[in-house]
Amino acid sequence: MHASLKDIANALNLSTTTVSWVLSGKSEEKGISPATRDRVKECARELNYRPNLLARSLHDGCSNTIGLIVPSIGDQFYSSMVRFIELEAEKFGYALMVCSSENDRERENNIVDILRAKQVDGLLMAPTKYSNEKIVSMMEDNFPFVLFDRYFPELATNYVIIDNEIASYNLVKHLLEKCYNKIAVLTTNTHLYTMQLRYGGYCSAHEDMGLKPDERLYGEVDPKDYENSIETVLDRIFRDVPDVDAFFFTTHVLASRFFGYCTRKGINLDFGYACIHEEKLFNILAPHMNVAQLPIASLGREAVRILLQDIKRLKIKKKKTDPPPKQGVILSCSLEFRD
Amino acid sequence: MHASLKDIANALNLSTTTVSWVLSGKSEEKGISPATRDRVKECARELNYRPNLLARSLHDGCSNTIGLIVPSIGDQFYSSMVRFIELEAEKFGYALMVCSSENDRERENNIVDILRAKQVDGLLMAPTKYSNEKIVSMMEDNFPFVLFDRYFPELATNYVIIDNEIASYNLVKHLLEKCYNKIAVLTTNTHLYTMQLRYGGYCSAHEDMGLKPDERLYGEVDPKDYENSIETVLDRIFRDVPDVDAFFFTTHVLASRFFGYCTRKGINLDFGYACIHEEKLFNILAPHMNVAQLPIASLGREAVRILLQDIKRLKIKKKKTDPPPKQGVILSCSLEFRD
DNA sequence: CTGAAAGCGCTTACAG
DNA sequence: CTGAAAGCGCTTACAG
Repeated sequence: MHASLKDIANALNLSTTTVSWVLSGKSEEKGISPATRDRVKECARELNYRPNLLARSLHDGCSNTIGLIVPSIGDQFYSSMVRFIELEAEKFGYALMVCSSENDRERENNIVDILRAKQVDGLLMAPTKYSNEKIVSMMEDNFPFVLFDRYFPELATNYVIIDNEIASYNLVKHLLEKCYNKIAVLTTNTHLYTMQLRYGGYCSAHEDMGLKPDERLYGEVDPKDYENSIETVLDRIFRDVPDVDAFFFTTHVLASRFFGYCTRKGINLDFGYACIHEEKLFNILAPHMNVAQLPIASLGREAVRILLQDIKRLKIKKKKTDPPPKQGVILSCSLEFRD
Repeated sequence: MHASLKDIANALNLSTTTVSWVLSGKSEEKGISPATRDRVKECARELNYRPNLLARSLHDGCSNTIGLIVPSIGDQFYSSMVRFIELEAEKFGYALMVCSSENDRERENNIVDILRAKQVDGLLMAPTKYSNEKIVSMMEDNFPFVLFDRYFPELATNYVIIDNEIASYNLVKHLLEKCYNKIAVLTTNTHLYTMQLRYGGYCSAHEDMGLKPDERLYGEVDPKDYENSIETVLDRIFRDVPDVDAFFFTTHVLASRFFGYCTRKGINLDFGYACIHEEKLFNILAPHMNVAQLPIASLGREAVRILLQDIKRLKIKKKKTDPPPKQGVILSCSLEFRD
């Protein structure tokens, strides 16, 4: 429906070659006469010419688009990641195709296929579940991708994560030093390695203080049924350990739900707190909560950097089949102690 | 790098025509022999064939991709919209290219151009600013698009919005009936028509009760400098009208910032409240806040529905130049009175 | 039952 | 200084 190079060429009795050269700014280089150049530019403007990037991508074999898959775009953390990744990718001329797997493995697999079929040059993803055949298949195909926030220690992929264990360790240690000694830990999605690391930090902080974590203070929330599950878990903890004095939340969502629970039950919020990541109003509801701030901007920047490196590397040595070296980046959280 | 139709055709000594037909499930229809069909399928599997959707799009003249532009992907409301729009679009086989204009008009213009150049079949957008040349240009080109959340009353475009004035009117009227009579109104981005409507509702609720809103209770926050601006505005209101007894927030962000302000200043949260949209922890911080719940899922669904209608219509009658009729949909908020 | 050919809109090596 | 031609990977009308 729109004007194409050919339309301009026809209108001006030129070849598409010439038109293409002018319009992609190669007039000088290709020695196009200024007269021709101006006629082409003028005509393009008149016909309201817009290049068809699909055609260009098909020719070039690269789309200047990268795919981004998050587990849940509704989650504040991931939507912020999207934001920073978009801003960073843009700097290098890349657009994004963003998809939310909604924590559904089937969806995630599908999305990977669709994005690859749509010829994204690479993929950034925070994977949903346990080791995923699509990830293995991308590795086999030497397709550029970077995992972020979550990764699989047994797979040699690029990844960018936070220092899960260290951040957790330091938060919990801080609580212990503040003389809280019945610290409950709330966790979820425990199939994720990063979650195991967070719980690991909780445990090792105790061990280093010569303590053994009380099993009754461990609460695992079912991600499929947050609302009910956290109720059950907290009911149990408050029943079994009525003098619980602090909470370590392995994610901001758990903390948020906790506040809801306490309000419903009329429980005073007067505990010690520590949390990985925080949401907007936490500082008002629980001003003394200790928080590990996730370096969202850096996570995004690093993920994009590594991905683009991989893409470029692939372009250069298409022939070579040796897989490019993988990069694993671990960024540290900044801890805010507020109590 | 990947196997193409031609590779399969060569390997099997067939034409790409045949291969294409088999692989797009037209074996029956085109009367391909089962033997050939199976050989093709087998070979495709072996070569790990994946169709190149760019090539198909180029041929078909449609990409099955729609562009989505929001003012700020970091905002909870917009990220939820993205989520619902993605889920809805997916039902019809459309993928999304999501971009955040970050409230920057230049960026927005750019994004529109890029998305169109990338041949999205249509565009969904919550526009940033005052009437935008790109929108006019899309209208001229008969390019399918739908505005949501915000729109321009002077332009005949498709749009999906909420009943801004009615919702505001009812919220404020409710407060007045509860005998609050010094209701401050906080607003921002007042160049947006929808914002004017919200303020309009505040005013007409007063008028209907035979009251005239007190100018000193009006606060306009500069979107470029929220933090400082809201401080200035609230300082003034509390100084000029120390007995202010309620607040009407025209957006959830204003309410959120208000809570921050009060906490910093040590001001008790004991006011009457009404707000358009709410954030997660509002129900804990201000359980009596009256809220207009935005019908996010329906907004998304309607926007997609209208856009796909327009896309289809365009496909059918390419020749006809009469612009398709535009649809304006206004969805009502559900009001929750909690005090 | 299957194939040769043209076309979608670009880019670029090659030729003159 | 400019053009003819091939190719990216698909689809489809036409022919046999």
